[in-house]
Amino acid sequence: MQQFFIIDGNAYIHRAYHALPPLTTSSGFQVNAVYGFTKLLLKIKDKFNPDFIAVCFDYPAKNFRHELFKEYKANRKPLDEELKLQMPLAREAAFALSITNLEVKGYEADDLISALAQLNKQNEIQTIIVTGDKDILQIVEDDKILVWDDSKDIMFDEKKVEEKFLVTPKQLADILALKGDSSDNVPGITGIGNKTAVKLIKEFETLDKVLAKASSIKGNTGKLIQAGKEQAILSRKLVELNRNAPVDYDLNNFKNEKLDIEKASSFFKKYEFKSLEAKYNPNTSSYESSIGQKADSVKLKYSSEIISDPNSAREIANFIETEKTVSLKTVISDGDSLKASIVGVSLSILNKSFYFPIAHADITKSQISFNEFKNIFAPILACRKIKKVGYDLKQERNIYKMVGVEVNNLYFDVMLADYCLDPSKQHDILSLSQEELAIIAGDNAYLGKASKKISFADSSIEETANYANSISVASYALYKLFATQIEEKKRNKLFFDMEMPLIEILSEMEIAGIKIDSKLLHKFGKEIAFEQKKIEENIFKIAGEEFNINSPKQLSVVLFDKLNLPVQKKTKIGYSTDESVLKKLSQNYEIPREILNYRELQKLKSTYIEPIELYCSYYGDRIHTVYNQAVTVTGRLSSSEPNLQNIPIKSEYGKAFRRVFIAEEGKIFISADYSQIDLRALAHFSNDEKLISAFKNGEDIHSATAREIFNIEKTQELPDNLRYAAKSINFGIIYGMSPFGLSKQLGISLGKAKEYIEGYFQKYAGVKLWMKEIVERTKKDGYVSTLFGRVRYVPELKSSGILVKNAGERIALNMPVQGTSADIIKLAMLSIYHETKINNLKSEMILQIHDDLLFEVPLNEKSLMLKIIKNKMENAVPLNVPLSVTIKTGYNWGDMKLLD
DNA sequence: GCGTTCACGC
DNA sequence: GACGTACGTGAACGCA
Repeated sequence: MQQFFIIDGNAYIHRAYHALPPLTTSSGFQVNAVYGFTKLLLKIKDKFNPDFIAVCFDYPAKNFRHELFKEYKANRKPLDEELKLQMPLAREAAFALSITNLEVKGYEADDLISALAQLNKQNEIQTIIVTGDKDILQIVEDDKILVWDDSKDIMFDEKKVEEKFLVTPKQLADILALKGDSSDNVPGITGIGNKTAVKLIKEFETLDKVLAKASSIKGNTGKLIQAGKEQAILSRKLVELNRNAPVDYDLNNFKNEKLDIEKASSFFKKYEFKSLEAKYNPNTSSYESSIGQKADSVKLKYSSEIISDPNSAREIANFIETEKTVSLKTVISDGDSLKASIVGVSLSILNKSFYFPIAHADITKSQISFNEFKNIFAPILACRKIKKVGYDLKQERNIYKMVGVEVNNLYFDVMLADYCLDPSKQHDILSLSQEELAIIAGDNAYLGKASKKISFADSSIEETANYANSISVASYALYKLFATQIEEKKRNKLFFDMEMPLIEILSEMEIAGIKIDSKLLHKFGKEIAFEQKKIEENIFKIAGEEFNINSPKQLSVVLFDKLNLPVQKKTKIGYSTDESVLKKLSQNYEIPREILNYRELQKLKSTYIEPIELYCSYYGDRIHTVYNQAVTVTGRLSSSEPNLQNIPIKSEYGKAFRRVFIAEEGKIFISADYSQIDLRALAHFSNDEKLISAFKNGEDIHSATAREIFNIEKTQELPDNLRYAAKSINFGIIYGMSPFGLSKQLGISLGKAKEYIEGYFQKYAGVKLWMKEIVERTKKDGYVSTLFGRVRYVPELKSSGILVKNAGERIALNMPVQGTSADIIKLAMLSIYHETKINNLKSEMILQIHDDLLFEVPLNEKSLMLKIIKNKMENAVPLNVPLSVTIKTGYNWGDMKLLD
């Protein structure tokens, strides 16, 4: 059947206007609505390529409905000037794309659409109406008339309408007549809302029957109906679409023409739609198109004010309350959000930004006191009905939490949104604003050249205002932009249900911190220094000279030039002295052994002991890390300042060092470690029979793998070295290791390594198949995703360079495994946090180390927390294999004991 | 300031 | 002949 697409021009241009930030051409003319509208028209042509297409507009004057009821649509606010100016452009857009538009005096777009749809039906042409407006759904008829909501990507047929509204399309007008429609000022029957209306229509089928039987309807509802009869009849006439509207139905006019490039191009150029020009005009040079790719036309236009007067501040607070959304950027005196004081605050609503100077050193200019600011804005920050938008909202939450101000409804963090859209990108606000809005936000250049040395408190109010306002206003605009992209690319769940709620948890973890036994740390430091001194002396003695052991360059001179040890491998500029080299040499010489010992202590001292002592002198005995939520490409968190995700554990010294991390008096640590979560994810994806059964039977996975590869019966004993080899292979599989890598790792021949890997794939054929498939699919799609729809693009697979391509293959393999594990633990964190909250527990989650969570728990909550943690982690998500968690407890992080 | 090398974690 | 295991943070060196 032929298809006829009809677009409700008014409805769509309205939506585009509100959905997109106020983008402008270089001359400052706002074009966001017409830009969104143009993109929709092109999308319909590209995606559906219908036989016929038309755009309908409301006739911009009173119509027959106003004659029926002069209050019709009387509650509508006058159009924003910026939107009004774009209305004619919508018609221009349709013309430029060779699409006929219709408007008829005295009728609204809905009437015209209805009339066209009836005519199509007579001609056996299928109608698809494009609108976000619900009123039109009353004319839906299966196979003949459908409604497509582009933003939600739903195609409404009769069933979909019933699912959503519980009545048939034909009954929708009756529902509206009963309950009224506040957006069009249709009165309906006072006192009857959606619930009652649906109930009545379900029972009596039509409005006429409801009205006829009004006297028999019991209770208050019956009285209301009798009293509102007239209103209901009037309302019914208002909401009924006029299918007899006089439209000029000449199908030739509506034929979906191919794009007239010249006509379209001159329109794109006129309004600076560079990306559309680049996409649709093949004659555009590649230079132009590469520019146009990001900064589409258009530059964000905004106002920036400095506010120190409390009365103006109150007006702004009222403005925020009506808008229900505010973007914030708080300027602090120090890089650390937990120790800083607030210097000033920028708030933005749409494209208006306001900076409140609070604690600038410059006393010649008027400022607003923190207390005044707090009195006016704390209720807004705390209000759960007002959406908070911004860049790095975790930092905002930390800042306010430290000064006792609650921030609720953290709704949209543009950093995290960008991260969900494409984790491989840079997510700093400067790049985002330049790429997406063609403005510069958050550039420290505003604050003078020596900006990094000058505290914000000492910077001028004007410069700081420019800086902060640019960030908050850009965040608001990016929110508008990314909200539609998140929806379009179906990252809603990832963004709204995982990353956004995680902000609060990470903020709490950062604020909680972890206690250090600083006396013990100091003592440990002394011991290490003493040990290291002894080793250093011995090294100098053997070398016959003193040199800087920490310098690989000097060390290589001593080892390979002076002492003539055999060179093992080279770096870009000289001879390598890394661990594998020194280990090899240790077999025959003493000095490399000593250097390895020296390095271990040096690492411990310089990377761990000394910095943590420094953090203690800054924070006191509880130190606080920063969790970065938008850094890794796979969805993992990272930790910094200090990094508490790479504290040593494997060596004896490492374990000893962990003892300085202690639980508070009266509390205990619980650690909960997902066992083999990556391999379980692999088992889930590959559905490999053997892998799945090993996990289902609770076997030690490396032993099981060893027995498979090396054919060792359950009754026989398994040599340790074979289990170790299997463990290496298991890890290698996840990371895409080559035979060469495995041979190095295990110190075996290349041939032997190949044999092992072949052996593995023979036994685990499901894994082999999955690996092949995931690489192929990633190449075809251009991206690979986790179980929860976290996506990573892998352009490497399209590269002609073999090395780049190999790297792409490893990414395609590793991302779903590592990324899904990251998703799982994030889900577990959310549900444990939720559980501790609803039970009002004092227990705190304090560390996350990828597959490991550390809690600090009051002794009286221990047994409850043990249950909650294990239960929530193991049931975070159903996979084809069980998830298993190992729980340990202890009073310091070094001596954690298995629970018996 | 920046690239290189090394080493810690998962 | 080069290359060779995913993802991170951070210290130290040495050149500019």
